[in-house]
Amino acid sequence: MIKTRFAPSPTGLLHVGGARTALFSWLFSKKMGGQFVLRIEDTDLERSSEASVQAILDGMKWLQLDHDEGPVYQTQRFDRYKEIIQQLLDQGNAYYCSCSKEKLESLRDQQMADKQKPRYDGCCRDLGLSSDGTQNLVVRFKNPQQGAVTFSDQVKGSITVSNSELDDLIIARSDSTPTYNLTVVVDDMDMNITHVVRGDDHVNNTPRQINILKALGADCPEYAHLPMILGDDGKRLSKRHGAVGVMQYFDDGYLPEAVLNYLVRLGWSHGDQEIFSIEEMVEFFALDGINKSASSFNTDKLNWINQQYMMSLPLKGIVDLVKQRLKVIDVSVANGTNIDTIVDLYRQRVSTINQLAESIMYCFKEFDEYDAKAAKKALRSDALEPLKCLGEGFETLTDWRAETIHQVIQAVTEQLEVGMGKVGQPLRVAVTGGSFSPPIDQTVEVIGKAQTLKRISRAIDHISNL
RNA sequence: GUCCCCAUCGUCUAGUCGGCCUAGGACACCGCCCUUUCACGGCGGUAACAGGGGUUCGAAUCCCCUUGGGGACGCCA
Repeated sequence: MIKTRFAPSPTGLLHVGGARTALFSWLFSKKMGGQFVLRIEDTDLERSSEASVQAILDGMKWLQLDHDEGPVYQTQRFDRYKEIIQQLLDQGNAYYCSCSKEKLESLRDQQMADKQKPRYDGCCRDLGLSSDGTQNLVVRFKNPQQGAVTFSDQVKGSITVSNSELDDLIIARSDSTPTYNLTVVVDDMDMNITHVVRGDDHVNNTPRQINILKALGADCPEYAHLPMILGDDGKRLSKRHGAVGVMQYFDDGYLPEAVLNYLVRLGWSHGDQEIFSIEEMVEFFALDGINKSASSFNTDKLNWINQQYMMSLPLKGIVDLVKQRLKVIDVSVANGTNIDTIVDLYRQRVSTINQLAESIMYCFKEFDEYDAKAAKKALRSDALEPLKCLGEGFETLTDWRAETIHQVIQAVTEQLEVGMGKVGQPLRVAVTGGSFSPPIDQTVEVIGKAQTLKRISRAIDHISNL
């Protein structure tokens, strides 16, 4: 039985890198018909927070990355870790160390100055120190000094690290709490994790973890280290681009389907296919299709994908989200306008829910002023006559449909012997406040007769006052 | 600095174990078409195998070096 896990530390938001890791891990478990575990690595009591746990849970939920097991909190497993640490001590695979932080720091500085790789010098390794629990000693893992560790990474291939590069890492702090490299190993072992899918900032930890696993007599899981996601500028992710929490994308009007689709194509591909339903992702996903190199986040493409989903997802869901957004920006939709129709008319013209909400605001409340450029171009004295004729034509129109509205517009162009642009565009600006909109007859239909007439006379006033 | 990893258009990538690649697709950009506007859609265009050595009849694909980038080096995870 295949089993993967996503194991974030709750020290911040769930950013795109973490979300992509979670997605790949989740996809692999689904693909293999296995299980997916959510594990919260909160052993750093100082930095972990309840708010971060919630942010991670919220993000996972929004993206619909559901877990079969967990969330498991490492802080609730301290007894188990202590047991393992004691076992390692008893077996002679670990030892107490009394070196002070200051001493270690100066050792590091010295090694750096000597152009050496900083590492613990093994000072206490063979001292046979014991502890009665009151001296606040740390426990270090006794790493093998000979040989090398080789593992076959599912995405990077074979990786070998010499044991001489590895030092004796601390597995229990002086307050006796366990550290990361120990807890991951114990958890992955206890939970029977078969595939560890995580960011490649962990490749260097892997040989250490394998050594601990071996000391414990446990089987090693398969490892799949995902390349990093860089920002728009090719640099490390920062607040400016993807380092914000995934929920920021919800706030900005992106659809979870689109975010997932964008993320899955970052570092992975299936031929030339760009759009994947969740089912397709699961069907086609494979670890060996993952790229080895880092990729940059690109908002333009995310926007395009989001627009694709805006157009193709069932209308009802889009409408609900737009309503939500309208509420957030304090626009009431209770004026009789058919919101389904207007949303449908606009969904192919914008790339986010927020843009859509803003684009259709004019249907629900009077716009403050005309778009300056649009008004300057379309609401000039030569538009006066067409608008007046349009007003008269609409006034007597009882059958208010796009088709009949179109006939009125058509009639005006013929009567005044002008092109469609001379009539339609002034009407568009008069009614929407701007120069872009869906076909004018349909737009006018949705806005309704009363509003249309009101706005035409407003435009006439505007021109008269120039 | 030491160790590990990586390297195809501006970006995401295709390139199944060397030949079908005069390097394909997508985003973005630029044209044209559709169109009363804006979009959508369609058609076309600009644009890449980091550099240098090998191996081979033949290399984007294999090997080496250089350069560039990233990561790790915590009583963080």
